Amino acid sequence: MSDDSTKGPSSEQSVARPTLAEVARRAGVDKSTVSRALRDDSAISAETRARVQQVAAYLHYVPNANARRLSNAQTNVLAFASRAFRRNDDSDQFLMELLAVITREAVAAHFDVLLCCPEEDENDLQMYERILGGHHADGIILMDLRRNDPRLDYLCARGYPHVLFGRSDEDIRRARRYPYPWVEVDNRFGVRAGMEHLLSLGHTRIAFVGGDFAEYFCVFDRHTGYHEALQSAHIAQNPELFLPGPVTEAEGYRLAQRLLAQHQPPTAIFAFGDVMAAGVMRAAHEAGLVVGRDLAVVGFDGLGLGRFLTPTLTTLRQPLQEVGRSLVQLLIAQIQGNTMSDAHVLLCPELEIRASTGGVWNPSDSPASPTSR
Amino acid sequence: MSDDSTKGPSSEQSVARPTLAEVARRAGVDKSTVSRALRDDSAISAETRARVQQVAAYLHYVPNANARRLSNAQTNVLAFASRAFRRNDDSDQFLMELLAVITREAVAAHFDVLLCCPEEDENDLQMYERILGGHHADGIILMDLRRNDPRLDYLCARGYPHVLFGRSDEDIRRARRYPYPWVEVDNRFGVRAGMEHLLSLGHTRIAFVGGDFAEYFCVFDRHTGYHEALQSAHIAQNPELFLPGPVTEAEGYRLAQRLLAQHQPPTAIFAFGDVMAAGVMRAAHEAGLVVGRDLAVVGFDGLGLGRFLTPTLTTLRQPLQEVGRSLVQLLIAQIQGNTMSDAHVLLCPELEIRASTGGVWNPSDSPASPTSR
DNA sequence: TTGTACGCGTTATCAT
DNA sequence: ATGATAACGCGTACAA
Repeated sequence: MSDDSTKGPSSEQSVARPTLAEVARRAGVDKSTVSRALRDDSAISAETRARVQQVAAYLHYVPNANARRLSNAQTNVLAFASRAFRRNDDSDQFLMELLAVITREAVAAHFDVLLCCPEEDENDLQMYERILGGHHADGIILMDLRRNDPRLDYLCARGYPHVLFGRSDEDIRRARRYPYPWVEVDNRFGVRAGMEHLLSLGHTRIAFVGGDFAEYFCVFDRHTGYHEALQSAHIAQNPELFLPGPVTEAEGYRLAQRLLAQHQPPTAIFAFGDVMAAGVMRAAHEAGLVVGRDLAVVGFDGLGLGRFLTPTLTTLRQPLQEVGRSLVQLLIAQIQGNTMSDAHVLLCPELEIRASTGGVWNPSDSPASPTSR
Repeated sequence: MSDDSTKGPSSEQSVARPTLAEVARRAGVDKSTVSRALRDDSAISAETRARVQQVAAYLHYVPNANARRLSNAQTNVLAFASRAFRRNDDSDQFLMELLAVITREAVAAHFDVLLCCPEEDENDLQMYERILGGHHADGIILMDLRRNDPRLDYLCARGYPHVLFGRSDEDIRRARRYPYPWVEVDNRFGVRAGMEHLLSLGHTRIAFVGGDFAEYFCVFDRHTGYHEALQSAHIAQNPELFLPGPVTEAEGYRLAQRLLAQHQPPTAIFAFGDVMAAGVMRAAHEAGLVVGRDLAVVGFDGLGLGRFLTPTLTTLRQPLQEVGRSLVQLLIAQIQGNTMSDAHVLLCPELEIRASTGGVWNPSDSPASPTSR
C-alpha cells in the first residue's frame, strides 16, 4: 500500500496504466515495433526485442484487451449460459464442477469465461443477441437442450459459434448432422446401464421418478432408457411406477412416498438425479425401510453428495472433466475457423455401484449399515 | 437452421453485424446522432430518435462492447476469483449459489461477470495484473481472505477496485486504514451461536473438527468462536477435542473416527462445514451411534446437502443472497466513484436447528452412549 | 437539434 | 528490421 493511506480508493487516481505509446517512447522506438516485439510477431532484432520487453516489464505494461479486441475483431471470450443463473434449484450442484473445468481449460487457451444470464424481461434469444451480437464473446456454450430447440435455428442462422452440452432431435430424427459441435453424456445408455444393474440383482418392479419436462432432450433420453430397458427385459410397463416430476429432493421424497404407499410397492427406484435420489432415500428411511436391503435406489450424475449419503448411492457418474474439456476445445476450434467444427462427442456415464443397491450388502448381516468401508 | 445444411459454420460468413455508421447511413443521419439517440444521451428530437431506433431495431444493431469500452475507459465487467476454479474440492458447494446471485445482480446493473483463474505458472497477483491491468474487468471480487493478505496491499497500491468476501485482521487493516469495502458473514458469531445451542442442550464435551490453514481469516474466526464459547462456559480447553484439518468429507470421517475412539469421546462434534459434517455423521453411523441421540453434530454453511442427510443437519446458514447482492453493489459503487466505497457489511449466519442435534432429544433420555462403546 | 473531428489503444499494411 | 499511417467502432467536445 502506498504511504498516503488516508485516501480512499475513489479519491485518488489509479496508478496510470501505460500504453503501447508510452512503452515506445521510453524504449525509443515506434509503437508498431513494440507491438511486434511483445508478440514475437514478425522478425525483430533480438536486441530491440530485449530492450522493449525490458521496458514493458519495468512499466508493468499489460495490453488493453478491448483495444486489441476491437482491432482483431475477436474477443477471446467464451460465454456460458445456464438457466441455473436465473433461479437456484437443487439440480445446480454439478454445474460448479463443470464451470471450474471449463474455466481452467479456457484460461489455458487464453480465453476468458463470461457468465450469461438474461436481463429483466429478456428471453434467451435476446440474451444471445446481446452477448454475441455485442461482441462480448466469440462463442457460447449452451446447456439444457430441448428436443426441438429454437435456439439452434437462431444461432445457426446468425452464424454465431456455439457448442452444445446436449443435443436436439435434429441429428436423430432427420438423420441430418447438425453442423455445430455438441458434447453429450449418453443419458439413455446410462439409464439402461443402471436398469441392467437392477435387473441383474433380480428386481422386476422398478420405478422411475423425476423429469418433468419431456421437451428437454436429457429428460426424454433418460425416460426412453427406462422404457427400453423394461422392454428388453420383457417386463410390462406399469404407469403407476413411472412418475415424472421436478428434479428436486422434495419431489423425490414426495414421489417415493407415493410409490411406497402402493399395495405392491416397487423393490427398486431409479431417480432422475442424485439430489432427487436423496429425497427418495429419505422417504424410504422414514417408512422404516433399509435402503440397500428393502429397497434399491439408483441416482444419476455422480455428485459428491452420493458418497455422503447413508447408505452411499449407486449412480451414473457424468465425466465432467471430459465434458468441459471437449466443450471448450470444440468451441475454440470453431471460433478459430478450424474444420472440426461439426465434431460430435458422445461420452458414456459410468456406473458407480455403491451401497444403495445393496452391492456389498449381505443378507446375513445385521440390519445396520452396509459395512463396506 | 438455414436450408443449406451441408455447410459447416465456418464455411460461411457470419451475418454481418451492423455498425453505428451503417445505421446512420440507413437513417440518413450522422453516427453521433445515432449514438445519442440510442442512449437518450442529449436532446434529440423525438421523431429523429424514433426513426433511428426503428432502423437500429430493423438491422438488429447491437453496439460493439469493446469499442464502447475503449472509448469509455470502462468495461462494465466484474471479475470473480476463487481458488475453487483451480482444483475442485468438496468445499465448493456453496459457490454455485453465490455465483448465481452475483450474476443476476451484476446483469441487472448491466455488468458482465468474468471468471478468473490463474494461468499455468501464474500467481494470484499476476492474475490480477492480467485481468485488471489488461482492462478485462473494472473490479474484482476476492474470496478466501487471509489474516494478513498480501493481495490487499497490492490491489490498494495499484488502485484496482475490489471488494472482499471476508476480511483481514482488524488491527492490520486499521493500522493501514484499509479503504476498501468488504462483506463478511460473522463466522465467530456463528460458531458461538452453534456452541451455545449445544451447551444449552447440556453438552460439555464438544469437539471441533476442520480448518487446516489458520491464516485464512475464516478459519481463524471459526476456531476463535469455538474457543471463546468454551471459555464463556467455563469449560477447560481439551486439545484432544480440537482437531483442525482439511475441510472435506473424507477428513470429517477420519477425524470423527479418531474422536469416537477416545476413552472419553465427545458428545457433540462441531464441523467446520456441512460437507465435513456429512463425513462426521458417516463415521458416527458406522460406529453404531445414532446422530441426534448418541451424538450431536453441527455443521456450517447451510448447504442444501444438510437437508438431505439422515438425520437432517443442524447448521449455520450463510445468507448468500445478501452476500452476493452486497458484493456486487459495493463493487459497482466503487467503480463508479461513489463514496460508499469503504462500507463494511457484516452479516450474521442463521442457526438452523435440525435433527442432528436431536431437537427432541433429552440428556436423561438414554445412557449417553458414546461412553458405552 | 444535429454534424464535424478527434481520441481511445491496438493491429495491420505499406513503405523505407 | 523498423517507422509511418490507417483502420477497428464508438463517445464526445466543439461547432454550426
